[in-house]
Amino acid sequence: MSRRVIPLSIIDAIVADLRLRIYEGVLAQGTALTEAEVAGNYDVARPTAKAAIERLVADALLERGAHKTARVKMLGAEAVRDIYVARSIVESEVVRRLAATATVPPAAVLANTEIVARIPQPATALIAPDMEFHTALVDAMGNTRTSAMYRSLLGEVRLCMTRVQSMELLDNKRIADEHAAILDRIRAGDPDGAARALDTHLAHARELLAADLQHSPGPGF
Amino acid sequence: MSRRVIPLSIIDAIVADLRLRIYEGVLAQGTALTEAEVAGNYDVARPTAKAAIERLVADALLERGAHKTARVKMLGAEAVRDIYVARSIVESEVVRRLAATATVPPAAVLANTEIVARIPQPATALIAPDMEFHTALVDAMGNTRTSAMYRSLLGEVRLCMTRVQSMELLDNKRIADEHAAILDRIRAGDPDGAARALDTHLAHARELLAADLQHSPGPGF
DNA sequence: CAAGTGCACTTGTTAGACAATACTAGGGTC
DNA sequence: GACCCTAGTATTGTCTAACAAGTGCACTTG
Repeated sequence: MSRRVIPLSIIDAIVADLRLRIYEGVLAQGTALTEAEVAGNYDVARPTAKAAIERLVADALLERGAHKTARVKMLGAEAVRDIYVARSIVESEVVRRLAATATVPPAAVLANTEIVARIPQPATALIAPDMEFHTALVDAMGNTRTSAMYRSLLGEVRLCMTRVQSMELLDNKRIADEHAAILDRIRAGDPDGAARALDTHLAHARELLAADLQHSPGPGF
Repeated sequence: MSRRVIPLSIIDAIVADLRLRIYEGVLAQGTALTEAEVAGNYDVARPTAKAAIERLVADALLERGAHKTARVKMLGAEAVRDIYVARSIVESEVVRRLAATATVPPAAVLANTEIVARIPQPATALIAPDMEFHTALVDAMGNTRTSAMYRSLLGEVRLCMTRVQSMELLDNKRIADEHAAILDRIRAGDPDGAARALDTHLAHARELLAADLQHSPGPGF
C-alpha cells in the first residue's frame, strides 16, 4: 500500500497526506500509527516519518505518550464541548467587533449562498462551505494570530465531523438561516445580537454533536 | 560553554532551557541558532538539536525558512499589535462570560494583590504576576483549548517583554488599578463594563509597547 | 567598480544501530 | 482454574555517519 506524494518537502507532503486521510476517515479514530509503518507506506526513513507524526501530534490530530505509539485522536463528548466553547469564545468576540463597524465579510456571504444552494444535498456537502463561512468571519478581523488559533481549532472540528454517524441530525436549512441571522446582525451594527446569534448557532451544533458522540462507542472503548 | 540539563526527555530539557534563555534575553532577538551549534552546546546529536529547534519554531519563539538557520524571533510594532489584539479578543470575551455569572477568579485576585505589593519595585518585577493575573482569568473558564491558545500567545508576549528597553514606561500603579477595575466589573456582574475595562487595559499596554519598539532598532536591522 | 563564479556552511534526508521502555504471551505456582 | 511473574517482542528515543541540496559570502575577473 505504498502511497506516492509530490516532492514539496517530503515531510510536509506526508503530513498533508496523512491529514487528508484522517479527515476522510480512512484512518479511523484510535487507529495506531507506528513510525515504521508510516515510513514503510511512504518509502521514507523512519526519522522522516517520526517528524511527520510529531507535527500531527502538535496539530492535535494525533496523540501519543512517551514510548507509546501514536493514535488518531479520539474525541468524546467532553472534548467536543471544549472545542465548541473555545470556538464560541473567539468567534463571538469577532462578530461583536465586526458588528461594531458593520463590516460584513464578503467571503462569508459567498460561503453562505453556497450553503443555501446545497440545502437539498446530503449534510456532508455542507461541511466545507460551513467551515469556510466561519473561517471567513475570523479572517475578516485581519489578525494573523487569531486566524491561526482558530484554524487549529477547526482541524479538530473537522476531525470529529468524520466521527458523527448520522449526519442528518444537522438541519441544512437551519444552518443557512442561522448564518444569515449572524450576517444580518453584523450588517445592522448590533454587536450583542450578532454575538448572541453566533452563540446559539454554535451551542446548537455543539449539543447535537455531543449527544451523538455520547451514544456511539465513546473514546474509552 | 557546555550546558548540562536534567535527563527528563533530552529534547524536552533542551527546549525548556532554550526557552528560558530566550526569555531571559541571554539569546537576544535575531540571534542565529544553528543545529550544529545547539547540538554542540548540549552535547547531543544534531537530529536531537534539530527537533528542539523545530519545537521552538512551532512555539513561535524561533523562526526559520527552508534551508535557513533559525533565529530568535524579532518582534516589531506590527507583531506586538497583532499579539495584543489577539489577546484582547480572547480575554475580553472571557471576562464577559465571567462577569455574566459574577465569577471572580481567586487566583486573579491573588495575583493582583501581589502586583499591588510590588508597586514600588522595578517594573520587571511585575512581569510574572501580571501574566499570572491574565492567565488566571482565562483559566477560570475551565476550557483547556482556550487556555492552550492563550498560553501560546503569552509566550510571544514574554518574548517581546525582553525587548522593551525602558521598562519604566509601564506605570505599576496604573496596571494594578486597571486590573482592579476589571475584577470590580466582573464582581458587579457587568459584562460590557468588564470587557471595556479589559480592552482599554490591553490597548494601553499595546500602544506603549508598540511605540517603544517603533523607536528602537526595528526587526529590519 | 560591477557582475559572475565558486567555496564553505547549513539544512534536508537517509541508513543503520543500540538502549530503554511498553505490550504480550507464556509458564509456573497456589 | 486463576493469578502473578517472567521472558520475548515490538516500538520508540537517541546516536553516529554520511551525502545531497540549497544559501550566502568572498573572491576573482572583466
